[in-house]
Amino acid sequence: MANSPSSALSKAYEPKEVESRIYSFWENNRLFKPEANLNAQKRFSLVIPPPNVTGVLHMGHALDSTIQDILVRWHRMLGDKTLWMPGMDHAGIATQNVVERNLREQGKSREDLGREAFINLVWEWANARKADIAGQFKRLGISPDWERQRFTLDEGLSKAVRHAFVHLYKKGLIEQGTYIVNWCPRCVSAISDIETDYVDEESYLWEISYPLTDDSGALVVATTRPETMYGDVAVAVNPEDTRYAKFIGKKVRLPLTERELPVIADSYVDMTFGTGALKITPAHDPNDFKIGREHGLEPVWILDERGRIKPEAFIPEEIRGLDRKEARLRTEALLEQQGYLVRKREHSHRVGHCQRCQTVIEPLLSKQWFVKTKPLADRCIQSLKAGEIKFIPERWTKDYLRWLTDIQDWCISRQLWWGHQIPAWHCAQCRGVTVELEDPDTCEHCGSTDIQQDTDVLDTWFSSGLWPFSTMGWPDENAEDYKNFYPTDVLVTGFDIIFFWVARMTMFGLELTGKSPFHTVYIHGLIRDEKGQKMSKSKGNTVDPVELIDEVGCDGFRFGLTSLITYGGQDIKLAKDKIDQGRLFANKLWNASRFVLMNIAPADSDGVDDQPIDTANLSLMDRWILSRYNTAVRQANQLLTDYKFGELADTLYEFVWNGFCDWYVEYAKKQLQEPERRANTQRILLHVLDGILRLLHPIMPYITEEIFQKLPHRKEQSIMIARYPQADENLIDPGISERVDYILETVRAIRNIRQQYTVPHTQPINVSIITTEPMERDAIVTARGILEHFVKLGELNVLDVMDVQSEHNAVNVVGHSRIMVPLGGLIDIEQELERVRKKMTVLLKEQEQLYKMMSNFEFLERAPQAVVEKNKARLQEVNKQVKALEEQLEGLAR
RNA sequence: GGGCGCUUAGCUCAGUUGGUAGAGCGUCUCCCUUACAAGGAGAGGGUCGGGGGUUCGAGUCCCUCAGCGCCCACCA
Repeated sequence: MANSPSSALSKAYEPKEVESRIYSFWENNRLFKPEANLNAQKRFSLVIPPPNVTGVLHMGHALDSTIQDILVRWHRMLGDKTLWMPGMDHAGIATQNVVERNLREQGKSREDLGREAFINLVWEWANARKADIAGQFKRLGISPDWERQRFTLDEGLSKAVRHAFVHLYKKGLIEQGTYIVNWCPRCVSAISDIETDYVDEESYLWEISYPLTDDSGALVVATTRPETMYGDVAVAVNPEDTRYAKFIGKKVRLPLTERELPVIADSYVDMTFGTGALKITPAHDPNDFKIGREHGLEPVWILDERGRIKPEAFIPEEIRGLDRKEARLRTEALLEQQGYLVRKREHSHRVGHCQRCQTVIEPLLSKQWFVKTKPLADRCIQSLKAGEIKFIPERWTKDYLRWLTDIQDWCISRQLWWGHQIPAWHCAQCRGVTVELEDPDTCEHCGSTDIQQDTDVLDTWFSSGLWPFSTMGWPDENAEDYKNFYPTDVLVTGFDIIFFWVARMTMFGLELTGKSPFHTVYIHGLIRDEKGQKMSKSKGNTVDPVELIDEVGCDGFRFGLTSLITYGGQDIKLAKDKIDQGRLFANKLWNASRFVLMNIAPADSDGVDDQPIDTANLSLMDRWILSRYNTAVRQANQLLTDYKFGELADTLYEFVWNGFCDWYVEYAKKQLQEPERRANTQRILLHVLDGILRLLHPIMPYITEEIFQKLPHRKEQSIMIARYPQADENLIDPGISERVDYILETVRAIRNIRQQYTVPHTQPINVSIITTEPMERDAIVTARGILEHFVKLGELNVLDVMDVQSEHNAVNVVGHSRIMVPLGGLIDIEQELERVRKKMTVLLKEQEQLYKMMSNFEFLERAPQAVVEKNKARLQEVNKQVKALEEQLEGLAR
């Protein structure tokens, strides 16, 4: 074969080679920048949910990013000035944990290094990770403006954090206070309520006897954590509880110690639970803390920050210094030995675990910084009710609202080193706190220079909460990006971080910028494995999207993934089938494009010209494909507007494969041979292919770019900045569709008979079509060429009525027509009887239903006219079909 | 204890103003026809979890039962 012209496509699509080449092309030409769209009127912006630097790319990111990329590429093609802001999150606890673990393997601790050296080490590690993660993201083919990439701990964002903290502090919305927090003894830090995962665990309920000091008996308390008893400061009973009324005001002795505790009354105590007597441990239990405070009881700390029993003198010597788990066992043993343990019974309850390291958390009374969330949340609720923010799917609104309504104060201090150090200075002289935008030298209360910055850092989510505007240059309200792109349009994320992140962003956004940071929150489902299990590293069922991409190509992967998305935001079971379907679709697109390019090749002396399609000279099939194409265009735009990505994939798949490839491309083979049709057919092929590439580009960026660049007459440098097709309504012609669809149905009916009777497809087949329907008669006459192209026809007769009754016909019905194929001796009477009877059964059932409907007065009365008409027409059709089959059966039976 | 989601063809799932069920894969039959065998053509396959209700009409709305899954909640 001669050398291929330069525009020809290679025999097979090579994803790997194309992907790396095209991505470089995009980056080198800076096409991800919003400035790539000059003269844009409208704008569109969104921020990527910043992945943790600790993470590796997983399927969730792939889904999340693909959805965003579809929106971004679509808007860019609509001509909007489009910004997708990328970046990553420093992930305080998670990152520190990883680096500390690495240190531990070398036998070192962070304390060995000291704060500064340790932080430097974490930076080093984080920077390496950032590069890795960006590299993985690029493999997804996504198009954020990498030149703008941000990090939650970079200079600009740190400035934003500082501003936010100072603002909230001065407004009284941040406070330092002593409260019970969830304490992780392994991370040695407080964590927030939502960072605590509760797990049902089988444990015990211990009943312990506390003797009254006046020897009048004993109170038996029930507890799930006997080791905390040393921190008891009282025993509480319900004031209504007649069993214990007489003990109120008396004292009990805390077993194993010499301490005496008051018996108090509090209605919080549930008389029906346990023994109805509750030990009060304010320093180590949230409810006890509240009760203790109300009764003016001083808390007693007995657990240290690593979850060990403190070496307090009143605690039995053998217990001191023990880990809480060990302490529980030894305490139980001691209680039993000394006769205080009344009963130990099985009891299952919920135990809090640290989300980052799964360690059992201890409620611990300590001094922490809090955001008073109530006023912030109220503002979010108002904003929601004012319609300033909308969730898709809508049902998540309820969760968001409920959480905001029942919101608890947010503990934002963490006893870590990696993160934004809290910008508060404590005075050693007057104990006052100084919080300013600039680092202070002196205490603002007493002027002392003996001040020290708080050693805690902020919860990671504090900085993530500022993300949509901190990345845009806030607090500088004149920053270009802030002016141009804030507020953003849409936020795309999973439901698991609605509370962690979405709500924090709206709280901060409304408070600090006065605006909701986005108007739409698109919540997608979780990606699960083939069995429907949540993917997790511990289960070992994670799928690496990059590996899948290596296997099937990025476009196939993205298309498959997109087709799995549902509007209801259902969790997605990762089906390899669907991913493969995407791969096959890419292949189909590639080959269809090859066909088109081969047949319009410039090397061909009469290759496609650059004239517009001659709409005055269109064949039926031309008009049909243009109608279908424009219908698909209309649907695609609508589906994108409605965030219906799965349907978008299905719609385009159907059009490209079953519309364009199966019928038009096949028919074009004929038209290309016809001198008077050739040029226009080439133009139409090119036009529709070009449109298909554009329509698919948001989902399949690489292959569409690769083919696009081979198209003749293209004006744009890249498909990325080519216009997304808009429907030409004039070319949508239902009448043409109806006629051609009828012909294609007829093609199928004839093929069906050919297959049934195994007539070789090389053998011409004679067909008689009996119909009185004008549209059908007309279609057969005018579209005879179509029929002939798709089935090897012999004689074709179009008749008003049956002229002969022949038992040697095979029959099928289409619309009002009966399609008869005389088969002479070939026909197997029994087989044909069987086949026709089967069709009859189905038809009769439908006929009965339709008759029922038509004889139902109320249906005719109340159903919409269009529905009545539609069914009426269908009944007529069915009647004709039934009649045709009846006659056929008679003929066969003769 | 509240709240939410799911139950549709052998498998995985679509199906939002209620109009009489679809796709992919798999299965069966035929075909290497010059874009594609990673393909083409044809076929079979479902009383839409059970029950009840509203309606001319329900996979779609309401109630109820069953199974599965998730989220939230301070009962020691």
